[in-house]
Amino acid sequence: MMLPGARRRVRTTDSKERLFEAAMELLGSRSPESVSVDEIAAAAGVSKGTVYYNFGSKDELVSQLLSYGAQKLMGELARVASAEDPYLALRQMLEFAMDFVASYPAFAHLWMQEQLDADTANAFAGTPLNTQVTGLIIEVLERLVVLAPEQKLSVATSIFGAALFTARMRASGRTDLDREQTVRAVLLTVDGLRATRPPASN
Amino acid sequence: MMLPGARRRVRTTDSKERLFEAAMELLGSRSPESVSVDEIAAAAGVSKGTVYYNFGSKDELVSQLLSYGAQKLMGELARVASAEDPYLALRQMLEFAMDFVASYPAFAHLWMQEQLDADTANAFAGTPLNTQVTGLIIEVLERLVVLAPEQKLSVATSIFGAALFTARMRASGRTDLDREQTVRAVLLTVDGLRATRPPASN
Amino acid sequence: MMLPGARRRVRTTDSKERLFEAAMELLGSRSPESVSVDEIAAAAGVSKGTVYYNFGSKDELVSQLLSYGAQKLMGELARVASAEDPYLALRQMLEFAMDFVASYPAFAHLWMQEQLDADTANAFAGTPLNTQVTGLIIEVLERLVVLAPEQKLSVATSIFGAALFTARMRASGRTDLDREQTVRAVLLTVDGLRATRPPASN
Amino acid sequence: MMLPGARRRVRTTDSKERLFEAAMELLGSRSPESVSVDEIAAAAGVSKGTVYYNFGSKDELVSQLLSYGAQKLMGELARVASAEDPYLALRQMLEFAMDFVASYPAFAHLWMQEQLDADTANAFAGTPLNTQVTGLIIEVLERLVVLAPEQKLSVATSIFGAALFTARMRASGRTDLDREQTVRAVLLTVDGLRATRPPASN
DNA sequence: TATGAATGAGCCTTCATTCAT
DNA sequence: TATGAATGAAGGCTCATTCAT
Repeated sequence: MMLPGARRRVRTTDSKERLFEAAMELLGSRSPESVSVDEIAAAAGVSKGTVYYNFGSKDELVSQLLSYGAQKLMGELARVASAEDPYLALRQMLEFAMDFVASYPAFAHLWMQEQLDADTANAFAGTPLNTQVTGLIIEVLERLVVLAPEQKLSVATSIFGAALFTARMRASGRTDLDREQTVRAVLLTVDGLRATRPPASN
Repeated sequence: MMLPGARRRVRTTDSKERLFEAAMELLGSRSPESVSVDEIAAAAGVSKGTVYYNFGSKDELVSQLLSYGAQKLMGELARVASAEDPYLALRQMLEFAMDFVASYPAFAHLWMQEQLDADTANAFAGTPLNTQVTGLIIEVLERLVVLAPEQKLSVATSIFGAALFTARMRASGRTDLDREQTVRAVLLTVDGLRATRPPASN
Repeated sequence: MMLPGARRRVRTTDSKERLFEAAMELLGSRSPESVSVDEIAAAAGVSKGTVYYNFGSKDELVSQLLSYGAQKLMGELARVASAEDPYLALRQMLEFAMDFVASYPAFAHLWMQEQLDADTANAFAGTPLNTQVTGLIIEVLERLVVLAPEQKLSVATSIFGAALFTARMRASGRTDLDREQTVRAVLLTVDGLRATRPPASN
Repeated sequence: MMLPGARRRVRTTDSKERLFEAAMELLGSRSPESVSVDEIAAAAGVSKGTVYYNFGSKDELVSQLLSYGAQKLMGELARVASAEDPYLALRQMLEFAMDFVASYPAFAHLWMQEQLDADTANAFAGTPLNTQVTGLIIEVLERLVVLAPEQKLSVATSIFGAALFTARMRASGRTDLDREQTVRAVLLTVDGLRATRPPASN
């Protein structure tokens, strides 16, 4: 973010960034509603007013966090999805998802909530992450097997749900699910597909 | 729920029931935190004090709702799981889950949250629903294929996640996923299992 | 408000009433914005929450105070205005206004502000007090002299302004204006009218 | 305010002037409390810090605005008051007052508030405008009629009140009061004086 | 069994002010 | 001379909970 050698405006601990990180940390295990602005500010080592100076509102902070994560996830997911072999692509997408959720539990947390609260959904402008991801999954699946149009969405959603849920489960630390084992489990859906559908003509 | 003229014996704890239903309705689309006791009481047509008289606290009300639903779900799930044919059993379990979530969105809502908030989890004493369900799934799966011990949990969790997520998705009304299509999609995991594992010796 | 002999629900110090009075007292010398809800509650000897329990919002409390005073003022003003002799009626209206403002400085305070803030104006639903009072003044004036239609409003507004301002001035205690002297001063406008307009044909 | 090309010497304290104007604009329709420093700075196109650099505090800015306006008003009022004919002098004072308030609603706004808030009053050091104006009015009135000492202040205050109130009323745009009509209405007080008092011996 | 007035802790937000640059 | 990031006090409001009746 800074050219090497550029002298940082001394003492600019970059409150915005610290708030972002503090929020990420806190939202990893608790819902936005249950985390107060005071808490976030304290965790970031800045005053409460600074949150408002930098983000305008609590919702905006959360929203920016969400978008930031969504972009990061989708970027890498899309990159990985382009792998030659569609099955490999899916596996790598899942692996990345598992790692991503493990590194940033806050995002999975936020996304699951996005699914829950009707209103929160709108907070995230543009296409919901949900739709973006399932769209991507569908693309890859189509390179693997022939799918009836009406099946596409349900299959993709099922995969997405399984991945999000297991990843979150792992990240919560309450269950010890092995990474590879989990990826393989989710991939079973794809195995089922290959076993019951004709391969993509391509 | 009661035939006209069926005059309830003592007209007792009618309030409790009404509160239960009101809460169920409200929690179908909103998080517990965002639903106030006032609101629940108002929706039930009783005073706020009555909530405390009957349940002691808001958390307790929600908790009881949760247990009630969990019991109802597990009861039927276990019944269906005992079907002779394990594949059929799974299919029926999924069908029932879909319908259950559609009928009582509040439960799915609450369960997903149970997964999310670290604290909320403890609210529900005893074995978390999560564990109960995956246990049941594992039992059935074992009647179908041979599973390595370390795979059991991840596969069952994957199925549970896919089911919960797609069911909730359907219930939210934001996507139109066909019931059968969805069940079949989740069953793909099982298909994958059958295609890649030896059948249960039994 | 209570039948004689009716036993008051002991200890019902009637928070609402006390809040009303406390607010009235505080608003006598300070603007609504500068008086905090905490302060009002403390002055009334109740908790802050009680303000919201009883009024819903600070604005609503002020608004109700306003309406209450407006009604009280208009009621008496209208009664006095009906005196046979229009000049006497005006004198008595002014005397009453002086006394009213002296007793309840908060109202004059609030009304002057009503004139000031564009938005606050709407807070008071229905015809603004301003209009009601000038309307009443016009009625009486017409029984005294013949007035060109286009003069009516300006004359009445002028009288209203003079009365409100002098009354408020007196009530503020910063100037010592004698009651009778002040009434007479405002009445000069009417004297001027009588000296320059034909008497009402009636 | 400056001819194009008139290039200001040092381009100095241009900020101060712009802040002054921005504040004047904003305070024309809203109370000082409801106008934030941010808003004023933004309207002036300078940073918030500049307000503090130039004025030290928000109150000081408002206070200076007040004094500036008071001086401007009093200067012209005093000039006009010296007209040979006292009645004409009063008429012209009123006409000027109407125009002044129409041009700079902020001042009338501020002055009315000065009357209201006990604390704000002190903000304006020196003789309150109120006193200055009534003093001037009294001087002129004394050249017109013989006035008992105890009447002077109430009559002058009444005229001031009527003028300030009607002027403000007009400026608010909520009522359409004709300028001449309004001046005449306020002058009625003087007419009443002439009709009931002996002319000044002078 | 039920009520509803009252409470107080806690929340989000605004804003005048400071200060290093 | 000017900036703007940061602050912290204060404000309005919500809400789970208590309690006298």
